[in-house]
Amino acid sequence: MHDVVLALGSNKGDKKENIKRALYFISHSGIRIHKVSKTIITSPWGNWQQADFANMVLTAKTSLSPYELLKTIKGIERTMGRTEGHMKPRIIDIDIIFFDNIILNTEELEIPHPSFRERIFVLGPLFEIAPHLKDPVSGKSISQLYKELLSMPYVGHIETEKGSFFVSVKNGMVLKTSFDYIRGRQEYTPIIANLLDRLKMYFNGEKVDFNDFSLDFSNVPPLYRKIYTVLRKIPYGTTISYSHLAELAGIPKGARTIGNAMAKNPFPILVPCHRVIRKDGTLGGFSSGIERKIFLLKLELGDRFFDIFPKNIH
DNA sequence: TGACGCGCACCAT
DNA sequence: ATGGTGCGCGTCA
Repeated sequence: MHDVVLALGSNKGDKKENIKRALYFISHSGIRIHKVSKTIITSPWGNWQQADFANMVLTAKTSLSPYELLKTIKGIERTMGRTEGHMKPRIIDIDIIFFDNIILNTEELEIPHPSFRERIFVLGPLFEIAPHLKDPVSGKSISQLYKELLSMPYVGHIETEKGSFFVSVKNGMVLKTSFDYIRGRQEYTPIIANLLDRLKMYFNGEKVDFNDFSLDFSNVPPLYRKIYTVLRKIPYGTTISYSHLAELAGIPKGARTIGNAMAKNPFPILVPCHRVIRKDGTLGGFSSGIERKIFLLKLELGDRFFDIFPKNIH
């Protein structure tokens, strides 16, 4: 017999009833449920513009193999009327969190579940029923992971034409934005939701200003802080050269310093380093990829892009 | 201290 | 119009 942990979620119809029905199906599929957590209500993550979720976690024993177990729970999802579609409202969602102590990393199945450490709606209920259980990957106990998660910044993301865009927020301040994955507590606070809403509008080509968000500069050197603050005042749809920005920031010959500061910008988009271009009418660099700088400038400038960068064929 | 970098001006072709 | 060469400026190791 194998010890397994499953996580259940529902955000469509009678959510708590859906979970009860799923428990019924699970317990009649060769899975012996051991402990069940309370069912909690959480805000959705992944797509913030949908209904709250009911979530719960259970421990169980089964003689099924990992793949048989996967097939079984996907069968239950289908039986209960779940339709395909990532990040869409769902009647029921069942995930395998643990399967004994095995570590599995295939296209089809990842065990332990790859992001359970960042999800309060898994760790919270799991902490309730199995705080001493150990994560075979990190070697840490659930209670330790849970405690760590509570002190992590909140994170969220949107999908854009140029890949996912991630944000993290702590103490009401934006800590970081990035085109690269940011680890953190996957929950939508009002600030995260507001920020993602605005980013979505921005990437749709709307003229959006982000200056009402406060940024956490505590890990930023003082001069860079000043540079970023000045740069934030450069409005949507305009550009500025590295040297001109240097002047505005009080370092008349510090164009290259500006380049360094841009390369390390912890807040792409919100601190609009994509608006900073070379004096000779070329683009300059962009740490997350020059295609993205081109994309953002075209988004903001429209046809004027080709006046400013006549040499660029893109 | 010294190397480094999302630039710039100035001079060469 | 391109292509090299110092220069200058803050960071970080």
